[in-house]
Amino acid sequence: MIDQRAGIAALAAEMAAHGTERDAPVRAVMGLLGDRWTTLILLVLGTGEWRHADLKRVLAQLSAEQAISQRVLTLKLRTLERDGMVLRTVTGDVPPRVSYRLTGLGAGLLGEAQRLIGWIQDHSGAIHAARTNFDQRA
Amino acid sequence: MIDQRAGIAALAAEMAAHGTERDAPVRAVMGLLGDRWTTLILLVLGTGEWRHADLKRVLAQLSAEQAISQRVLTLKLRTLERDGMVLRTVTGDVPPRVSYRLTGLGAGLLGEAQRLIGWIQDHSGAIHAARTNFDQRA
DNA sequence: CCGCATCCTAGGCGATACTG
DNA sequence: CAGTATCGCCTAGGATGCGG
Repeated sequence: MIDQRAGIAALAAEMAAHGTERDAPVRAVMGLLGDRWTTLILLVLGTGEWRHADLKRVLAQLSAEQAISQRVLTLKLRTLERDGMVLRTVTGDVPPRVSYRLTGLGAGLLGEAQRLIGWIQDHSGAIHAARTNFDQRA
Repeated sequence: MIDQRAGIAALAAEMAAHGTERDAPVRAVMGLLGDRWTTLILLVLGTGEWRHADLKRVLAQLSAEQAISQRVLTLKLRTLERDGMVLRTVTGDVPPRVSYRLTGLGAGLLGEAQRLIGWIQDHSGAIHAARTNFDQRA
């Protein structure tokens, strides 16, 4: 190393919670925000209660790249439900009627995501400039 | 939908920057924080300037799961450099001597990551409880 | 309408061997 | 020491079809 090894011990504690094994949700939750759909789902659910098919539709129209598949939407919602971010309510058998909404915890996570999105947007000019500069040198 | 479609228009603008194509770094940067190594790299680089091999060593010892491969470390650093988060300095030819440190932008991103980590840790009890509850019902 | 099972593909990541 | 190239695995995620 060059000058550090000073703050490394301090990092160790922070890192202990960064693992993914068990009781260590940090990496798992960061992975949620980083994946293809979850942040988008949180943003939509932030507007109210949504049924599965409507959610699928609005996600498609918002992402504009490509629609989420039904399978993945179910998977993402399941994960969010398991982590206590989303509440799933069934009010019909055949045809099923299932709706999803954020829990308090989920609303908190949405707030964090929005804060992060805000920071990135505030610095998107600098990021874009760095990329342009880097790509020109290469 | 159930009651919404109210906030959807407002979401559209937020979403426009959420894409990944070009000039839309939101998804890309969220992906950075969500991936296997980048946040850890940012945390270590937050302590000072590091050479490639030392960085690899300390990451291995901090993650405790498995070491990062040299290839992936290079890839991650390259991406961070391209996005303006990390500065790469070469001071030797053979053997090469390359060191990495955060830029101001990178320090800012690290701050955001730490804020997010803090939130997750503050709520890890609730998350863990939700998981336990969910897994028992299943 | 919602979820599940199946199949398939693209990409992230690890391992190894090689150059300057 | 740092980087590249090649390989192979494994997971995220898309497409389709079925059943309640």
